[in-house]
Amino acid sequence: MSVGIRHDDLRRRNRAMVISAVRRAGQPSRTEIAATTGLSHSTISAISSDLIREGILAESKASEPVSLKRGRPQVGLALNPEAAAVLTVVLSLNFLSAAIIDYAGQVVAEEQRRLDTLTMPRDELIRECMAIVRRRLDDPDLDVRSVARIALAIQGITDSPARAMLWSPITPQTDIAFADMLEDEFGIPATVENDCNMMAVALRWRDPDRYRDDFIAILLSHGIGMGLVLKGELFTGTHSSGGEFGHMIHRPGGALCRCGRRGCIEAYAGNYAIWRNATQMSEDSQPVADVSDADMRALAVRAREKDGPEREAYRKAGEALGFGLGSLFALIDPAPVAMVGASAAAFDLIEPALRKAIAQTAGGQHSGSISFDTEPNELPLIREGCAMRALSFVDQQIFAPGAQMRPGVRKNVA
Amino acid sequence: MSVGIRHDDLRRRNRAMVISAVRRAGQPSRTEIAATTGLSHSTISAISSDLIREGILAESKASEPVSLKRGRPQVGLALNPEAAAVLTVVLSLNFLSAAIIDYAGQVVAEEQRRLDTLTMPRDELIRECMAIVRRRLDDPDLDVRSVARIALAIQGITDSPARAMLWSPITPQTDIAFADMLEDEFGIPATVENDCNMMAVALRWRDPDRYRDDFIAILLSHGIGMGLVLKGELFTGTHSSGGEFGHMIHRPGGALCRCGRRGCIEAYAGNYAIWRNATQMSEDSQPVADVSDADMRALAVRAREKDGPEREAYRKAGEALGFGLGSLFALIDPAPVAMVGASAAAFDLIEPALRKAIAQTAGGQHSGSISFDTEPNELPLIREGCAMRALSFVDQQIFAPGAQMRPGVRKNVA
DNA sequence: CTAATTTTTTCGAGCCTCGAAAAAATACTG
DNA sequence: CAGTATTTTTTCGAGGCTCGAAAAAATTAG
Repeated sequence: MSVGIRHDDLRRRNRAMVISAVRRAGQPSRTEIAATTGLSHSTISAISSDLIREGILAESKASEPVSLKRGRPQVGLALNPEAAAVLTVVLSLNFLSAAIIDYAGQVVAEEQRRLDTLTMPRDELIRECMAIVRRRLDDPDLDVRSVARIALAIQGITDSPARAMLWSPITPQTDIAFADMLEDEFGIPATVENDCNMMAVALRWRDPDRYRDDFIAILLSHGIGMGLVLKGELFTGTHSSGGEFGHMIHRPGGALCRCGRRGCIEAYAGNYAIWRNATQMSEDSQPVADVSDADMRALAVRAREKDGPEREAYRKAGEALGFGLGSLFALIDPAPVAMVGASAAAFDLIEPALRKAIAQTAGGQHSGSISFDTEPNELPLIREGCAMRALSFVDQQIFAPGAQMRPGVRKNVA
Repeated sequence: MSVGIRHDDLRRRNRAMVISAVRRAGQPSRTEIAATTGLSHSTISAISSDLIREGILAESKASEPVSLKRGRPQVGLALNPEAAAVLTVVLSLNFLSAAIIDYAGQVVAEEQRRLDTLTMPRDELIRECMAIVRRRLDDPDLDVRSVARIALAIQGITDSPARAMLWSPITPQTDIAFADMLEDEFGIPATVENDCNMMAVALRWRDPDRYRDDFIAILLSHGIGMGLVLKGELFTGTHSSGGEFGHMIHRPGGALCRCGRRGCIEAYAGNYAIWRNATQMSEDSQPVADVSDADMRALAVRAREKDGPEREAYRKAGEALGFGLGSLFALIDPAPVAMVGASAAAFDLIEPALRKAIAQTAGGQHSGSISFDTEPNELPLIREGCAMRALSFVDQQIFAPGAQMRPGVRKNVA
């Protein structure tokens, strides 16, 4: 059963709508907001004057781009940077970073740190994360009270309510309830997000024309990850962050994967798999723990130079990715794809076999029209995604509070 | 941009909520509706008295199950069967059926017909569909004006707005815009639905406890189809009905599929594939056009009797389905599965290999807890799903009309 | 400086939902 | 069998929200 709409929900939802319109459009005038939301001018006027009085929005007098039209000039509304702040934490292989972002989305402060996540004991890993958050919050320039949300992104599987890391390739530890820990320690609401999901979120903010309602972000790295947006919403599994594209089965009983199973896409397309094939090791051999970006770049150079095991390794990676995408397209129909991560720089080596494989699948009818974009640097993307996710939470849950959905809200399938 | 909520949407949505509560619960009292929707008694009272005055609901005096409690007895609200009617059409291999369903969901009239869909020319196929609809609408007992919606379900791929059949295994014809044709011919709004999606819809109405927010319905028939419900909503592709589980790739370059490609799950688990393997034909040989249910039953009997090619064929089917489900579970997390269709009766032969395969995949961690249900008869399920889908449309769009969503409504991904 | 134009605010009307109280309908009680 | 308790349903006034129309504000064109 869907829950009925109470009268007080109305204002709450329309407030959220106005905030979100401002966040998306930058500096829209009240008139523009009325147009995009479909609400009347009077309503927008009332809501925005509330929001300005509360210090959430501000009239932007700064940049007046002299409206060439005659008539009263539109006055842009902008997010007030001081209305709140959020903190993002990105935890990836041997690397931890944190940043404070103001309400308008600008990075205020940042810190990066190398650490040996693979060997680090559980307590120390947690302690490092807590410590970097504490250092950012202790920044004397920062009004701690304004930090309204923490978003921690991590490679690996998180649970569906975004409370905990369930499993991660960057550490042998499992089931770390980061969200609870952060909330207990700092009293600030927190979520734990999957890195690839955050990449997808960021891509949508960066290029809403290309990445609109349906698209796929694939992380080509030591492992293979995916962030999936369908019908304008981030797709997650029913229990976990889901979208474990890298562990769809490419060849039943095939190459040994880092996850211990056989034949996963990752066991052909992850850096370790490309490395394993390029060095002509057996597909049954244990994946190496890490391949440096420099080694992978050297591999790509050799693969471009001459036909040999290196080129063949990339071909196999492309084939695995292609058949995987083909299966995915069978389920969700073809959609734009972004290839993210260091190995996206070698996408020229991967693409031919990938396209050839897709052409042999149900998605193949449109294989020509499927477009791939590459973005070698995943970390900024992940941080941006975290920031937008945390800010959207503030927009909707803190600055437009009220009747929250109860548990057990069900939709009507028919 | 999501669109703002207008004041008049409020009543519309809450009306829809009340109708849907009655449809789901059968004969709920006003008090029960207030509880499930979270709306106040006064609001429910006002809305339901409107609905009764408009002839959409009726107070059910018939079955008074003498409320053992003291106090004023609850009076149940029920859908008024005469408020409207819908027409369902199910087109499957060599078979066409149509039914009139009253607003309360009861079948009023029904007609079934055999026809040779595989060889029938395009015009004749369309003519047959139109004719069966016309005959049902011409029924003198029926008030034609009350037929508010037509839902046509067909095996194969339909487009995402449910207007046309794009491709179907039951006919060589493609791209038939049934919805437009029906609307032009009869002036009644119509949709074209994928058969497996309707199965999923029906399962949810039949057993909402088991098939609640996330589940999978798989049709084991000549081909392999899937209906998928995720987060309480029917999952469709971005352009088509999507969910082409049968054409996910099981073995790259493997057995020849009916679709002309190689290695699809269907090329191992469809009836024709089981038949091909059981009769020890090459995996490269052309799929047969049809295998009778009797032949398949005989095959299952032989497979149960002794180990041999028949049993091996079922084992291969189970393996393909298992690896496919494993890949699917990697994307969406494990969920309850319903196996529907004639071959579901042979699920005992399929299950062992299927479970063994799932155990080798990412979903395998929970392979023991994944439960399978079987339902050998798909046709009633498809018709029920069509009926519920059409009725829900009437509930929401006709009896709770008003500000419809505009195109271009976007949600906030972050 | 005045008129035209466009944006934004103000104000009253019309709905909608809600809570409280009243009305209705039954079971219990002596 | 009448009166009381109990539960459901309706009624009614209050408070809020959005809307349209009109007014106010701010600018350009002439």
